[in-house]
Amino acid sequence: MKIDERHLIQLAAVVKTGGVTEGAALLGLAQPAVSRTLSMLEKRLGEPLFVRGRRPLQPTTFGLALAEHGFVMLAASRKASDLVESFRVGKSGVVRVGGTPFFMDGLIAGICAEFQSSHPDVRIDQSYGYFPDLRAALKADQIDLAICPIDILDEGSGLEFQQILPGRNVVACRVTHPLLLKRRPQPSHLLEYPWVAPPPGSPLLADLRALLLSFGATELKIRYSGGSLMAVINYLKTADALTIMPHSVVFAQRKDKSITALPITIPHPERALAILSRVDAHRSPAVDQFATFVRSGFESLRHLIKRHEEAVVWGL
Amino acid sequence: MKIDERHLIQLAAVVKTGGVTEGAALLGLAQPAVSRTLSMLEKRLGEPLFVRGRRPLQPTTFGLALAEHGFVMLAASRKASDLVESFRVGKSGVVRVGGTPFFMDGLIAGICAEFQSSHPDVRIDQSYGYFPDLRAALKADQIDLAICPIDILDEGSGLEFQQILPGRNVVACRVTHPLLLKRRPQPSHLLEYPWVAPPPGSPLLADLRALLLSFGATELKIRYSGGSLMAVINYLKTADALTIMPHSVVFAQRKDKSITALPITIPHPERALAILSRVDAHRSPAVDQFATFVRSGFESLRHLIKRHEEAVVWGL
DNA sequence: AAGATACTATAACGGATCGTTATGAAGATC
DNA sequence: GATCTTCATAACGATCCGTTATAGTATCTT
Repeated sequence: MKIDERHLIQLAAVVKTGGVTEGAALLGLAQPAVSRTLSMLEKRLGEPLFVRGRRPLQPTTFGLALAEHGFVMLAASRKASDLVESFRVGKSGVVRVGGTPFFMDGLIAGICAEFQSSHPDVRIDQSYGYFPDLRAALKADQIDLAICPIDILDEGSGLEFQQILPGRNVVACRVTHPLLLKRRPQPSHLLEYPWVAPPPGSPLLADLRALLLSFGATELKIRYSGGSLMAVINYLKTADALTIMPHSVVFAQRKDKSITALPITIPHPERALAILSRVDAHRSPAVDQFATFVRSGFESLRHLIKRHEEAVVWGL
Repeated sequence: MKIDERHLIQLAAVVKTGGVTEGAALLGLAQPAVSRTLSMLEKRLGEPLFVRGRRPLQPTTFGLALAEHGFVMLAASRKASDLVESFRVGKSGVVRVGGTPFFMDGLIAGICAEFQSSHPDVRIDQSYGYFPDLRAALKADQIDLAICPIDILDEGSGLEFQQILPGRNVVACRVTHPLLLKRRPQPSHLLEYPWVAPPPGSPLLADLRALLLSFGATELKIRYSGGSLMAVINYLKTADALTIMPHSVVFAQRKDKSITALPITIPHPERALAILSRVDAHRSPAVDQFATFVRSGFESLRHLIKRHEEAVVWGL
């Protein structure tokens, strides 16, 4: 015989609290409701669930056995409610975020860790990609957010762009690089050193091409390419090579004192780091929370960079 | 946010089966019912539970997490249904049975074991007592059944008597007792041996008094009293003492070949072994099953005794 | 690629039941 | 034994639940 799960829960509540009134209160119901439920159950089952006229109400062996199952349900119901609640406020769920490798490795991974210190039950599924892939992934609903540099003229119909950092590049090298000793390194000096290329497909690679050609290079002297951010940094730490990187990525590495930016201004691309999302997509609270967290993280990073530049005279 | 447990179960069923139609079938519902439930849930939660347009239906991370709790409820619900079902057919529950010590020890305990070989989930709470106590216990709803010898004139208003065996007593002794060698032992011979008294308060004790006095004894030569059935049997096995016992109890011990009945007829009391129960009480199916089992057990015992008496000429 | 098929979503409806307030009955406590 | 708390019953309104009928959509087949 099937028993309404709600009735089992009411039974459990009454058994737990030892009274119809208290049990009803526990469930936020009026007393007659659960009283009727119990009467109905006893009539239906043809078996008393409580010994009559005892206070506190004492369950029958049978009633207790049934209530045990009710306890399970009550607990499961509570857990489900908690889950929903934590989900609604963005405290649980999944965030699928894709981004360009350097930003992800250099900045976002750390931000994810910070985010999860306040949202431990939010899982973050990260993936790599460049703008075309990310745009496709967004539209296919494979990721919730994309964090990548976008060109002004990038086509992004149906996508929402939230700019979070200007797309400024710098030339990076190790802190012991000889060029850092010069007062005012000239662009032509740059061509004297080997270069490390950003990953193929990245906007940075195009930037590097344009940069070197503008400096008068007839061909690219690429010594190393294809490495991740960590590979590039480790390469740079061991050789006097140069590479091009987003300023923010280099800035984030300042604590390590292994690489830094050359005090030379290079043409900045018409590009900005942005958070992309589908404009028509449903965004779970967790995704919203994460996006705002990333935005505020970059906001403070921008201020940090500003103050840093004011403090140390840039190029000294 | 509280979620209707029924909805969680429906969600679980759909996740489990991978389809709305199959999930509805699993619960014995029509498809539109659970379809509406899902739509309503998604609207209420503001969060998709399934990825749209995929077959088999694939739950969202969130939907799956919620469904997990639904699984728990589904399982608990099934278990509760099974419990009710087994209870309804008397396959589970509790039987509280009280009875006189000798019958309980000598006959009922074994019958209980037999009963439970077919009803393993029925718990039997046994207690001892004589008629007045048992009647009180029945009326106070402390026991469901009483098994005891009752006098014809016992007052039992509100109680139902089901006679299961005539109340015939025999004189018991060990199988090596010298009186068994006599062709026709006379009542007077009985007085030459020490007697073991049944427990105080038992009808047997009154029977013993009456018997001995009718045999011309001026006083009772009681050597041992107060022991349980096992104590009495062990005493008898070690001495040529005599005692009075219900025939059925002695009969049940025949396998042990340690005690037997003297081939002497003694006046049988106006008494019968009966199953007592409150006439107005609710009896659970398990109690009913047990009562009928006991009745049928004694029924076959009665036939057994009859055939046994026809086979071995009684008194040889 | 287009029809066929199967599954899901929506609409409309009848009815069960759930929860409420009001009130009476029964224990428990002093 | 009187009072107070608690449980049971009655009446009622409304939610919502499950049903049938039907339209829309995705998958499969040839």
